[in-house]
Amino acid sequence: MIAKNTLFATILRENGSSVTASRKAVFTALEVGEPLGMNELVQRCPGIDRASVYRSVALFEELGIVRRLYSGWKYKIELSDRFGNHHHHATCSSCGRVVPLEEDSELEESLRRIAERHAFTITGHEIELTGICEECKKRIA
Amino acid sequence: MIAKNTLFATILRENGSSVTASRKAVFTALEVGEPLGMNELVQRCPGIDRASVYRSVALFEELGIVRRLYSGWKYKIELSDRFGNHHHHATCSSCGRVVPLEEDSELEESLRRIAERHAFTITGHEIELTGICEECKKRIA
DNA sequence: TTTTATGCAAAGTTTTTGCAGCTGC
DNA sequence: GCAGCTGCAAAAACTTTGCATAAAA
Repeated sequence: MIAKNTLFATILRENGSSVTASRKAVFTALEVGEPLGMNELVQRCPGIDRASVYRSVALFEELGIVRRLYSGWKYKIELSDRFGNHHHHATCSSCGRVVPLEEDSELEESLRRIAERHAFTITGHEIELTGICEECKKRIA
Repeated sequence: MIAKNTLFATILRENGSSVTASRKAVFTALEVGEPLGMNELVQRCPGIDRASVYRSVALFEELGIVRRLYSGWKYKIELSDRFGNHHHHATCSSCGRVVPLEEDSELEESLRRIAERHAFTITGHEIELTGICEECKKRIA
């Protein structure tokens, strides 16, 4: 917890950015761990202007503090890998449940290899599986 | 080429939807293969109203004819797997360019294995890499 | 003919911007 | 104190909607 705050501050400072009240508010709101849509995020930053939340998220994204998670039409924001959120998701198309998937070195290796073939330098990746979860399979059967 | 058009028409008819001039225009614009943003797409459908393009895309998405690719705050549209090769993407965070990646059996195998561990039945998957493309790397350096 | 889709125009959302004043360092 | 941020308010960008007309089946 203290470690995360410290890392957050360090990343900002390294970039020459200030650790301000509104940035802390946005970061704190995201610390609960649950991905949030922009409206939810704004709501959870009381007293902070919409525009500042947008500006913070844009900056955080550029600095790799957060990442965007797309599900369906909308996106949500969550803290990035560096804050302990490295995982992928499997979304159940039947009940909408999101199953977090653990990291997998073999998979990451495949990705690195593919990117290399295209002379592409990876800075992040996202994997989303769609399917039917265990519970729904049982329920349906 | 004829096959794609036929498939397109079949999907629409099976859903009870008409094969109209504007839908054909949108489909044709996407047939070039390159993912397009909504503005580009509208521009490539001369004489077709913005609203109709939006309506077509919404329908196509529902019917699995197209899919949305997100990058940053924006998204692009491309024809789905059924109309081309199954592939993933690498998006350059510097210039926004989208590099299509070929299928990779080793990677797909890793995904299958991970899903199995969670008793999750995969019906689809999406992989998006973020990074810096070859051109931008040169340009920046 | 009768159902479905389109264009147009207007409204609803979401995101960005300019700028004067406030803050972190 | 100064550069960098913020709030505010307004604009721009993006998306959806209602309805009369036109096109498909």
